[in-house]
Amino acid sequence: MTLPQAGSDPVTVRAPRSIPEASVARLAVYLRMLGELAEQGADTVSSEELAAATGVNSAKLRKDLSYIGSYGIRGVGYSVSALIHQLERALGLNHRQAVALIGVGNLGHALAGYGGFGGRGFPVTALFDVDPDLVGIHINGILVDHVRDIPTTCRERGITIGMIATPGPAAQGICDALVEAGVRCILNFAPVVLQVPEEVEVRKVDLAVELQILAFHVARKRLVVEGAEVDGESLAVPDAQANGHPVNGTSNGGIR
Amino acid sequence: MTLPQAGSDPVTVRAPRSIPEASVARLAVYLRMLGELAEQGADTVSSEELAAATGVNSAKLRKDLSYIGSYGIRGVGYSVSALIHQLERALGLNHRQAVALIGVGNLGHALAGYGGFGGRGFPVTALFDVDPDLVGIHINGILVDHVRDIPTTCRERGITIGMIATPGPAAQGICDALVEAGVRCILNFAPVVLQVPEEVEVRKVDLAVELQILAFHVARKRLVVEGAEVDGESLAVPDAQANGHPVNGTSNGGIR
DNA sequence: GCAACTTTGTGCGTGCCTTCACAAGCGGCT
DNA sequence: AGCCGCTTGTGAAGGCACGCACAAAGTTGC
Repeated sequence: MTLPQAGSDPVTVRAPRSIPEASVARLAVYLRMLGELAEQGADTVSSEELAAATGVNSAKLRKDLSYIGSYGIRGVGYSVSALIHQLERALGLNHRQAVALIGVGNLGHALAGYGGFGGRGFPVTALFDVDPDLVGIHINGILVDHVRDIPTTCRERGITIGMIATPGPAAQGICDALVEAGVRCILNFAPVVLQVPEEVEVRKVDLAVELQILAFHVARKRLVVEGAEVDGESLAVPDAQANGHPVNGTSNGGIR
Repeated sequence: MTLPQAGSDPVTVRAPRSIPEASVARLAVYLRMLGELAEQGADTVSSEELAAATGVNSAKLRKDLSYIGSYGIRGVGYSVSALIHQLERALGLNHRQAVALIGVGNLGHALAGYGGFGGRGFPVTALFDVDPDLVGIHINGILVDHVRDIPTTCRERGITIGMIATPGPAAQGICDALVEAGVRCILNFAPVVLQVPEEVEVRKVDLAVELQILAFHVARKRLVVEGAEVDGESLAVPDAQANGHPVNGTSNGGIR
């Protein structure tokens, strides 16, 4: 029942007990908040409290948690420490994930120096660039290697996640190198759609697109305020509640 | 038909012709790709081509475009320049949107120096911080002001969008100041859920959460490879196609 | 030990988003 | 001028996600 039916399907074994992608994203949020609660000395937390703190519906939160098992106590709530443990296990955080960062330009440099990754179990253990002025320097104690060393270095250090912060045109080549190095998960900041084999997971972060979405809402609000369309056509969005940002979709690049 | 029924509803006029949030995000992606195509001298583009280039289903692309009007030519495709114009209009990019950035630390500094914003119609025209060592310096030719000046400066410069790149605990206060300054759209990099009035739009970008989602997929792939669960429970995701990242949801902070 | 209260876990209805499939429309070719 | 092929735009269906509301289960008080 919970076992993958090994070999039942010659092609990619579809694993059971699936967790919706949307829930996975929220589980990570719950985990962060639980960490804060633990620091504050909280022992247990109810779904209602945790939901309020993370800005979601409490029923949705309970359903999300139910995907990873039944670790709540009826009438009481959830044990903070136990829930943290289960979430870390479910999210695969019980193994440290070494991260490689490619592209130490403007954004890349900031990402390399940003302590939030290592602090949350994602130590950046390899840096790469092509710029001769950058290759050889140290950032946060980590040597910047040349991108040609990606395959060997990544394998040596057991890198599981790659972050691409290069200019758009370079991204696909870097991506290919990472895939060759055995990296199966990539966080892409470059403004391109990466072509990858089926087994590789890509997430895209595009800051320019985020701003454009906001700009759309600015325009919409302006329309509502003025009470009429500005130059011919009107635009709107159905609801757009205060905090929920329904979909990211396949967002496109934003780092130049 | 296309006109907002002005005043039909005393409370917040629900505008017609609504565009799904998911589509808005993709429209921004199409726009970027169209810009590249225009540079390459493309005159027209079919939905199939544009869909392939942006990694979406062509029917979905056509439906997305249909929300902003019928600007395609059957049997031919879309005029690249005309479509760019219409998308810019629909996304509210015909007015320049001035952006304020609060928090010039690690990430904020990179964002301030990142040219991709101004280049795409979002000039960062105001910087703020609390750190006396930072207030007064110039980044990319822009003076860093003290956060206490947010209300006045933002109103003076007609800021419509705020980006919060402060540590988590400071974010809510900054957010309140921005709202007071009349800013109605906020891009939040801080790891907190911002409380805002109903009319304010908040989008959240959380890099740590992005990595955790990837870590989940790493763990899932490991399970599939090993063909059995590692420590008791198995985890999986229904499909997770190569490029589509369905939902962002209310993601939580990642900048410390 | 029983009753009342609290909180979890989930079945179900609703609505949005995605995808298929096709009619309508436009240009090019003869 | 008429036909053919190509592409758009959209109706309809399916799937997913959200949120309500409630039963199950555990705790507290008497």
